[in-house]
Amino acid sequence: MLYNNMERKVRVRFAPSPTGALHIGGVRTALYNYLFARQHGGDMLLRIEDTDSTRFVPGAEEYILEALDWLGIEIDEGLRAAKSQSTNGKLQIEAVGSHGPYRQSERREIYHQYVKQLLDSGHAYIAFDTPEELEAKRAEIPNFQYDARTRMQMRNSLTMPAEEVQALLDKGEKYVVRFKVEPDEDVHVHDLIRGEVVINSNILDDKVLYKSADDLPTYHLANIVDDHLMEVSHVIRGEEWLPSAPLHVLLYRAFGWQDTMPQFAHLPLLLKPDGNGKLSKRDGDRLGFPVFPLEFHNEKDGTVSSGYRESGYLPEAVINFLALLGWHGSGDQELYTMDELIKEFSLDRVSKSGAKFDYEKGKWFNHQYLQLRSNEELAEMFIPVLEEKMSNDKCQMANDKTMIAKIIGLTKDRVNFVPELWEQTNFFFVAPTEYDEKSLKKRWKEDSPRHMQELVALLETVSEEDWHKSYETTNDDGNAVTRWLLDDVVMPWIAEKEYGVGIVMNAFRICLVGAARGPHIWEITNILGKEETLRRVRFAIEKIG
RNA sequence: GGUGCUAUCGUCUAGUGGCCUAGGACAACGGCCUCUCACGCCGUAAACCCCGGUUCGAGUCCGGGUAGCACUACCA
Repeated sequence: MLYNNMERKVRVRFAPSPTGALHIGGVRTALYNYLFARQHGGDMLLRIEDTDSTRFVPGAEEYILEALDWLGIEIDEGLRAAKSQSTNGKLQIEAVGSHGPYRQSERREIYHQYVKQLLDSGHAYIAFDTPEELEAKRAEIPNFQYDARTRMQMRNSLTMPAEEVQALLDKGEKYVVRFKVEPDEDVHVHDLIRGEVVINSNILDDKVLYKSADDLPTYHLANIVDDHLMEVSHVIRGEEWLPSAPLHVLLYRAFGWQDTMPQFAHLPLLLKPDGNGKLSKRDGDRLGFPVFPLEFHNEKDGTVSSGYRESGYLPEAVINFLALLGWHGSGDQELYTMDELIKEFSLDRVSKSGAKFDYEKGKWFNHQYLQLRSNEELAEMFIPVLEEKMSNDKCQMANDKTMIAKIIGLTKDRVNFVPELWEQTNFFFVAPTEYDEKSLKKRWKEDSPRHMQELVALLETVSEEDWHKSYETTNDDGNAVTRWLLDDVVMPWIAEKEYGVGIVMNAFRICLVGAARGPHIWEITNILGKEETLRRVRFAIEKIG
């Protein structure tokens, strides 16, 4: 193993295939690549691996780029979301860099020459076995593998006379090019996360490198050729690739590129939250959480997959959450900005074992980052939710962004997601007409209607101006607190009548909110205003009795 | 079946031979705060897969089991 990369510029790539929405595990792979690149002042490339023409899904490419863009994973070279988007709202893709094209389906000519090189050097051969023949062979021989032991029994250029091969080729017979794996060799792969991994070449099969049917290479060939041509220094990818890493090493060698072969790092997998196994789309549906960054409408199979963005997640929360699933800093820090991650990230602090997807912790991360956003920003995000909820029940307040921001300021600390704000704030926008059974039972006493009558009478004496007044004071512990003028009006009255603060205030709260919940009562009356507050109390007295 | 990878609280993890009567976070539970519900704060419970070996000393190193996962396509 040569340690040749110390002098080389760090260049990493994220190379998804456009077969659907980008899985959250793929997002994490992209993230780790990005963090590694940024930390080393290197380049982050994006290449589309669309060598399987049958699995292409329209829109997947745009989806991938939009998802990375949303998350703040920036692409230096290759395909990326263009900065200036067109007016029709559709994502514009731009290609940057001098190593293009960056879609494998557009690199056919390039692969031809390398397939030829392998054929000429005897590292590969042409095979005519049809899929049906191979299938029959597998049925016939258990554990059949196309390799040194079996290749001489198959229909290929190793077993057929050259003229016959040529004749078949001339006839336009479909064929594939297979890599000729030499048997009985221990292949060493140096993995940055796992150390030395040794696999004997006997268990490797003669992988298909190129198929004439669609004139495209397979992943294995395209990946090696592109990484070489694009001067990739480190291949950071999922653990599912570890078993084929020795094959890749053999390919680099067959091309004579072993001196510039990238270093490998195989990341642990993201597992299902319950049970075992790789996290899949089905787990998300089953357990009720997104497995994709963005919502995706699959044109091919008509399915719709929910996304983190649409579920109210903030990109910085998704990043932080994902970063810690399989990686941990040197201290106890859990909250990281992207810049901090770039500074702290290190491949040798990546875990070796798979990480169960802990959706509950994801919520907590979102809660943390939600608190950091300004009320105005959150209002911007909340307005669409509000509009949907209020579609046939318009309210003056719903159009007042300043007011919405203020309301959010009172309630954001109790939610994990922007859409949840509705459950916490709905009574500000829509007066209650129903009252929560449990709250009523516990907090609405026999005397409550009378208390409320008296309270209305008392509050009517407060001027519109005083209604909204508050001042700073200190509590018994000497801490600065905000006290509302209404406190000075209501509390002495309760004390004088010996009603009990809890009894009166909770009944009052039920009138305004419809249940025993919500922010401090004077914050509510301040927002509702004198007229609306009194209206609600009168209505409640009438309704509840 | 074969090959490889992995193995610390329910979950994410710290731990690189003595600082470990194993630390942090999420979740759970309890308390405080309080007009309510939350938030917040404080606290409780909770783990080194098993068996050997090396060593004065092992969660940490080695071997063997076991278990889980991944791969085993003309998919990536």
